[in-house]
Amino acid sequence: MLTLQVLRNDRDALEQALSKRGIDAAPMLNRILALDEERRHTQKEVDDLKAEQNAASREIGELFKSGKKEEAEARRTEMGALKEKIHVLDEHQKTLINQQEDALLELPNRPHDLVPAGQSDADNEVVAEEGTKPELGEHALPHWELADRYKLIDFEAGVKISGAGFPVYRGKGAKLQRALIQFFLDRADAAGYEEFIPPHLVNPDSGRGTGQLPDKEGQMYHCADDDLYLIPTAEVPLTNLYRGDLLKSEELPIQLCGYTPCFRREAGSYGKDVRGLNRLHQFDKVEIVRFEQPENSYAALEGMVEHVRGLLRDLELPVRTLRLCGGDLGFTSALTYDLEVWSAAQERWLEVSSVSNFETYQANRLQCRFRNAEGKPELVHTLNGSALALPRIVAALLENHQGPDGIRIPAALRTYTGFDTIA
RNA sequence: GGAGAGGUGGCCGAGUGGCUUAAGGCGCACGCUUGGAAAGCGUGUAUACUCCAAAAGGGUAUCCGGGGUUCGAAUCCCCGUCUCUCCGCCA
Repeated sequence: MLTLQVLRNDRDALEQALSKRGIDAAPMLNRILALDEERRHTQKEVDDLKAEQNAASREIGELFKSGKKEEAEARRTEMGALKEKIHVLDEHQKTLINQQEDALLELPNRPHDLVPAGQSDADNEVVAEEGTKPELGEHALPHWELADRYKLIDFEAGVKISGAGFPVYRGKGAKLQRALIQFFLDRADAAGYEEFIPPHLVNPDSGRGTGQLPDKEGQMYHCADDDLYLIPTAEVPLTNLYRGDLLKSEELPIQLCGYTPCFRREAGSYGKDVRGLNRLHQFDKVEIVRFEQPENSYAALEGMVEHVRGLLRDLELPVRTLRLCGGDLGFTSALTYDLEVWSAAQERWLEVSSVSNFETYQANRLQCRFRNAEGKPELVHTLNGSALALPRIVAALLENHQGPDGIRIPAALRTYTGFDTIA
């Protein structure tokens, strides 16, 4: 959620920046600012009346104490009208605050200057590409056929147990999952990210803290009896660890990582996008999260992207880095880099990581602040990135490293898998 | 799931309707003192919103959250929530 301060001080620049998302924010901005003005006016009024009430109550107390009963009673009966006025204005102010809050929640984050204008993923900017696409020849198989041939994943068993999008990993397929998780966690640890194992179900406050609620309510599984949400990413519990906190500046940066399964309803998805491992309701991911001083957050973002690229390099997968355009940028993000790996049999790029700087957008919802050099509380910047999401990595590993004698495990992963080929 | 006890500032803790502008202590910061330190003494020590061109300085709110009673609530009442203790169930 954007701060009111930004709206008040920087309205025109904000409108300009938001236009990169392809939205006309002017009506919303005007509405919020009008509500703000009315709210402040109402507050002044109600605060003055309350001051009057407080003073009068003190006087009445004094009168009772000094035995001037009649005078006190007289003052007391006068207070009724004042009370009623305060009550009415209080209610009005509450309504205004709620309307303002609701409107602010509908406003997405302000895109960074680097964000290119654009409508869809076709307008994303490729900022780097590395690695060579393998030549597989005639007999190359897509990962879902490889998974079946080598008995790595049983999609049909998953359908029986749960439904489409819930794969069952078995044998070397299961071991490969565990190896990748361990590999990613070790590398995050080496890069200074402290490991956490958070809850996989979170309350609505946490959903709101990172912005999943109310924006993406329909994408999360919800346990209605207990009002808990299955996490769509470890970002939610990890970032909420610091909800409501006032940090000391020397505590920053805070670097966290965690492995969790992720649950997504993916309502409305269909076709080749959901074939095999391309899109699932449950998948595994290691997430990295940072809390930063504002002046460091963009350097931190670059560092996170480099960290993820390093993982993909060691998995010997061709990778390209995209800077998302305004139309494709997530609601809460100011700048996002997507990392994609080449899926050699499907002959398409698959998104495996999304690394974002949210600036103060999440921190404002979370009320996560630090004491700046002047000793004043100031909102931190939050960042996170997948490092990494497993399913599409597995898809690319199987497809790109397939050969006549089976699937080759990249050297960096062999100590984790305990085997060097799947045959 | 049942019964009971609780939730007060960064921390501990007093506080049963106005004498609370939340006592007292600890911690922290600054000053005095000192050759230097400690001790001692003194001063200060929240957050949000808001008024004022700004600074200085005001106002309002906040004692887990929400609602209520009252001229006036940390204090009384109701609802919620969390923690602890006991019982039950249980990997």
